[in-house]
Amino acid sequence: MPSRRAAAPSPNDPEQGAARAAILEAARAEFAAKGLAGARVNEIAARAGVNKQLIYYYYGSKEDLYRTALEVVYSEIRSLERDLHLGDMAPAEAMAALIGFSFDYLARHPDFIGLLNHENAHGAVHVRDSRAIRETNSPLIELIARTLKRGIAARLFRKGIDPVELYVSVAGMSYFFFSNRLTLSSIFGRDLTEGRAVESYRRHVVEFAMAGLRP
Amino acid sequence: MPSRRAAAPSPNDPEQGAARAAILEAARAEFAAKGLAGARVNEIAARAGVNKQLIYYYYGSKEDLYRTALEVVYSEIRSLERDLHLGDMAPAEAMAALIGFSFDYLARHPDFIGLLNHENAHGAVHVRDSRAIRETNSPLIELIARTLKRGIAARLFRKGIDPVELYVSVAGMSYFFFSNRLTLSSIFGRDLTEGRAVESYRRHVVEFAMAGLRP
Amino acid sequence: MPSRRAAAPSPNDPEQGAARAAILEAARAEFAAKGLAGARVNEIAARAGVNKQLIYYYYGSKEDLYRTALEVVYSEIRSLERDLHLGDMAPAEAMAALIGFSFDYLARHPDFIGLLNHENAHGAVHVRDSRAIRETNSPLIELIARTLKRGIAARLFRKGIDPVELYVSVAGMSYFFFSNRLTLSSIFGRDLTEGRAVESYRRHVVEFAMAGLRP
Amino acid sequence: MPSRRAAAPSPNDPEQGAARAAILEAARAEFAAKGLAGARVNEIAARAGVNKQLIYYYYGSKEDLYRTALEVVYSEIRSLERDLHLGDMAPAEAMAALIGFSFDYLARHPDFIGLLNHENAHGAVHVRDSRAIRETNSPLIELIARTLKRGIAARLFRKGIDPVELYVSVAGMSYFFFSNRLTLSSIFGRDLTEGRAVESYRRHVVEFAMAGLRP
DNA sequence: AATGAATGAGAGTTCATTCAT
DNA sequence: TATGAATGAACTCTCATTCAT
Repeated sequence: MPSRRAAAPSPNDPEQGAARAAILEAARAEFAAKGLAGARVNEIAARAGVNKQLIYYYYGSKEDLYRTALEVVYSEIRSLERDLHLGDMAPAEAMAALIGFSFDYLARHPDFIGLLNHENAHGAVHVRDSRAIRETNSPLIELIARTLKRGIAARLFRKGIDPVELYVSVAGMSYFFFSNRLTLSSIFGRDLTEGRAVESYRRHVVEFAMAGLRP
Repeated sequence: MPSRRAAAPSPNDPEQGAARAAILEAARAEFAAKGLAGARVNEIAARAGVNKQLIYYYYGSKEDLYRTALEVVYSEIRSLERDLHLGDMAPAEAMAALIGFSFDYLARHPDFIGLLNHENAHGAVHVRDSRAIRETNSPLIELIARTLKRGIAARLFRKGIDPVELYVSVAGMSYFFFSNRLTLSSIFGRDLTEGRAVESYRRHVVEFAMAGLRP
Repeated sequence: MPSRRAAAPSPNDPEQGAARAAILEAARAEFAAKGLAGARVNEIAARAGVNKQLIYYYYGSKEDLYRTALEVVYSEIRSLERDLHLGDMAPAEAMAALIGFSFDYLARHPDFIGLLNHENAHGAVHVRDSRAIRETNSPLIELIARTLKRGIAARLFRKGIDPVELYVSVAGMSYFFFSNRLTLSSIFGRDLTEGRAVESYRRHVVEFAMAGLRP
Repeated sequence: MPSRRAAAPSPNDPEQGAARAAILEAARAEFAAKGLAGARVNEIAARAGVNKQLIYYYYGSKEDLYRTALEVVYSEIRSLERDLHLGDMAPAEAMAALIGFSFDYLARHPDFIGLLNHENAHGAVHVRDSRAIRETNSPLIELIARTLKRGIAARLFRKGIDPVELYVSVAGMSYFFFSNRLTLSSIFGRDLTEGRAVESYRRHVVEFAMAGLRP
C-alpha cells in the first residue's frame, strides 16, 4: 500500500503515477461539483478511467482523497499568488493587478469555489485539520499590506483600511459573482454566465474597489 | 371555501397544523446545513418531532420539501426588502442602509447562505423551476437604481455604475464574509466569527462601498 | 425505529414481532456456524425469510444482532439451570444430574458451542460488555457448591475441591466432545457423531466424574 | 537433488528461505486468532514482513497456506507425543505425566486451540482431506491403552475404561479451560488467565482425573 | 525471489420511499 | 392525521487474487 508515499516517480517512466494523477483530477471535479458526501467514488473512477478499487489502493478512503484534492487546490493557488511579483509595480497598478488576479483565478478555476463552499458548509474541518493547508501561509495578506502602505505613502490610498478586511471584501465581490451567478441570473432575468457579462463585471469590480481605496 | 381541499394545503396557511410548520422549519435548517442530497429525511422528522411518514403525507417528497423551504426563504427576504422604505431617506443614507441591510440579513439568517450555496452548486434548477421564486421579482434592483439616480443628481455618486453589478459586488462583500469565514479564519489565523470581527467588518463594508460610489 | 423498545406486542395480534423473532432465530444459527465476521447478513435475511434491511431496522447492526443472539442464548441456559431443582435430590443423585445436564444441553444445542467458541476466539468482548449476560449471574456455581458440601457431609465426596474448577472440568469433558468431535473422529478413525458413541461417552463422563469425587 | 524444482518446495525443508518460514509462522498466528475466513492475507504478509504476493508465490492460495499451517501444528504435537517415553515410568506416574502433558501443551500453544476450533466449526474438512494429518496416526491412544492396561494389572486403575473416551475427557478438561477461559472469567467474575489460577487448575485436573481412574 | 499495480466479487450499511392500518 | 413495518436501490469499502515486471 503506497498510500503515504510522497510520490517518487522513477525518472525513466513518464507513465508512472498516471492513474494516481487521473484519480486526483477527477476527484477535484467531482468533489467541487457535489461535495464530499454527494460525490460518488464510482463516478470518480469512471471519470479517471480506472478501476474503482484503485482509488482505495492509492488514497485509502473517499475522505482522504477529498483532503488531498483540497490540499492540491490550495497549494496551486498559493503557488500562483507567489508568482504575482507586485513589488515591482507602482502601488495603484499593483493593487489593480491583485484585484484582477482574484477575479481571473475564480473565472478559470470553478472547482475552487465548489470545494470551498462545501468545506465551509461542513465546518471547514478538513482545512483546519490539514497541516499542509494551514502551514502554507498565504503570502497574499503580506502583499496587500505592503501595497496598501506604499499607496498610502504615495497619497493614493486612504489610511485605516485593514488588509484582511480589504482582502475579504475584494475577494468577496468576485467570489459571489461566480459562486452565485446561477441564482442571480434567474432572479434578475439576466444571464451572468456569458462572456460579456463577465468582462463587464470584472471592470466594475476593479473600478469599484480602486475607487473605494481613494483618500 | 378551501375546506374541502383533499391534500396539498398551501404552505403559508396560518390555519395549518403545527406539525406542518415544524417540518418546514426543521427542513430549512437541515437543507441549509447539508444540502438537498446530504439532508436526511429521518433527521428532519426527528428535529420536527414527527413521524417520518408525515413528511411524505404533507410534502410528497424530499425534493418538494426542499423546494418549499427555498420558496419560503426567498419570500421572507423579499418581504423584508419591501419594508425598507428607502425612498424616504436621503440618497447617501438610503444607500448605506441598503448595504447594511445586505450585511445584517446574512448575519441573522445563516440558513439563507446554506440554501443558496447548494442551489448554485446544483445548477439552481429549483430556483429556475419555481414560479413562486421567479415571479416574486426582487424590488431591490429597482430600489438601487432609483437611489443611484438620486445620488448622481445630488452629485454624491459617480455615473456609469450598473445597478445589478453594484448589487452583486455589495452583496458579495457580505456574503463571502459569512459564507467563507470558517476557512478564512483558519487560513488567516484570525477568528472572523466573534462579535467584534463581525462589527468591524460591517463598518468596513459600508465605508468601502460608499467610498467606491463617490464621483 | 423501534430498536430499543422492549417488546410490547399487542395481545390481539399473534403475528406481532414474527419477523423480529425469525431474524433472531436465523441469526443464532448463522452466527453459531460462522461467527460474527463469517456470518452473512444476506444469509440471515434469507433464512428468516425477510428483507435484509429489516434486520437493520430492528437490530441496528450486525454486531448488535450478534450481541442480542448471545444474550438470548445465555438467558435460555440460565433459565434451564434454574429449573434443575437439585436441592430436592440426594447429593450423589444431584451431582450426577448436574453432570448429565451439562452434557445433554450441549447435545441438544449445538448453537451454544459455536457462539461460545467465536466469542472466546475474539476476546469475549461481547460477553464482557453485555450487562444482561454479566448480571444474570449463573446459579450453577452456587448449586455445585451446595451439593458438594452436602456430599462431603455425607462422606460421599472428597474435601478440597473448588466448585468453579469442578464445574470447568466437568463442563469441559462434555464441551470438548461436542466441540471437537469432527477432528477427533477424523484422527481416531472412529465416528463420534453417531448416537451410540454419544450415549457411551455420556455414561463415561458421568462415571468418570463421579469417581473423581469419591473420598 | 531437489534443486531444479520449479515451485512447491516442501514446507519442512530446512534449506528453505527465511521468508517462507516467516509466512508460515505469521499464518499460524493469524489463522489461530481469526480462522480461515477471518484471517487477512494482508495481515499475514505484514506480520511476516514480506510482500503479499510472495504468499501466493510460495503457497498458492490462502486455503493452501491454512492447510499447511494446520499440518505443521499437528506434526509438531505428534512429535512431542512421541517423545513422552511413558513406557519407562510406573503406571500412575505415566498417567499423571500424560494428563499433565495435555495441559501443558495447550498452556504453551494457544494457536493450537484457535486452529482446532475453527477447523471443527467448519466441518473439519481440512483435517479430513489432509493425508499428512490423517496418516501421521497419533501414538497417544496406544500409549494410553498400554498405560491403562499396566495400571489395571497393578490394581491401580479401574477396568472398563475406553482409552479414546478417557483421552477425550482428560483432554477436554484442559482444552475447555484454555479455550473458554475468557467467557468463564467474565461470568464467574474470577480471572482464569492469571498464573496462579492456571497452576491451581492444573493440579485439580491431574488429581481429579487420577481419582476418576481408581478402582 | 520479489514487488507494485490493478481488479471483480461481494460485504455491511444507508436512505428515500411505499405499504397497510 | 398519524404511524410502524417493510423494501429496493445504491453506496463505501474490503479482500483474495492476478498481472506484469
